Amino acid sequence: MSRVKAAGLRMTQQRRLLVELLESADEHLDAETVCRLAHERDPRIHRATVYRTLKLLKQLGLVDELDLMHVPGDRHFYEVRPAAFHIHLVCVKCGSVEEPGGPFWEDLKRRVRRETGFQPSVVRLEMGGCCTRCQAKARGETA
Amino acid sequence: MSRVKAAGLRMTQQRRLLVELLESADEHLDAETVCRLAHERDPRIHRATVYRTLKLLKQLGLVDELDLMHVPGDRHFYEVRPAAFHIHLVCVKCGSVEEPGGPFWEDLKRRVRRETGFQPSVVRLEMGGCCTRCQAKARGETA
DNA sequence: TTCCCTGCAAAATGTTTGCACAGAT
DNA sequence: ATCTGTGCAAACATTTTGCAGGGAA
Repeated sequence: MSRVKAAGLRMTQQRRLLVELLESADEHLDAETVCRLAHERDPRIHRATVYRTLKLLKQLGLVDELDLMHVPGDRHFYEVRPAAFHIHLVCVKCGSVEEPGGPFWEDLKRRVRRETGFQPSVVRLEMGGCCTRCQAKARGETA
Repeated sequence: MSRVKAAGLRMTQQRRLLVELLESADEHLDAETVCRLAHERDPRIHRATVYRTLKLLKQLGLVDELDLMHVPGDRHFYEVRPAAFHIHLVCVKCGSVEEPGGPFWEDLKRRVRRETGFQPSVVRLEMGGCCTRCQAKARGETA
């Protein structure tokens, strides 16, 4: 938010609305959904502005662009970046997306740096597979 | 290759050519590049066939569809799946893509399963960052 | 007042589909 | 001979761009 101004850019009503919208979202939104939600608050906001803003926020490193392994389709999804490290567990059966946390992942990043010499700024671990709920269902339990 | 037939599908010249092309590629190809390379071998192959075949191979689990963190653009890239575990280190500066290997990654998969209960079939770890070469350049060394 | 940002519409890009014919089984 | 897969062109979905006017600094 303030980082937009910090980059020497203008904080317009449209940008404010879009940032708030992304920040308050509790799921991953694709561009089209952002358009729709933005329209509900202010019908004057144009699709082009949404795309321009998402691109801008991405370049500033404020949001991350995801494909969630293409499980939900070919759209791209956006999420405000709480840290430069995302783990997404995408269930190929029910389409659910989990984001686990823990020290394990920080350790992973550290080890990657050490083992490969690669200096990661954004780390994204996406796994397609079967979530615990669907595993239970598959075993015949009443999920 | 034989899995195409195993799925009750026909092995046509076009499909054979495309599978061979993907298998012999030493880099990640996007659909447009696949079209171009296919055309060099047989100008009759149509763009639509390429897309249809790529989709088919993806559904059969023979190729994986990647976005490489959108660093090279918004196209999708395809790679024959050697194992259900991909690591891509995408350099945001030069666009290079590394695929490191080693026991570290098998261990990671095992630990993920243990810690989260998630049953991964496809694991994709994509990291945006700075490769060793570009780090050297940034330090002023003559890369 | 300046100049960045927006709305608009049209273009560019990437992918899919309906149809008639060709080719794998 | 049958019926899936192909070539073709047009449609479709998604994202980008040129331009004139509006609003943030």
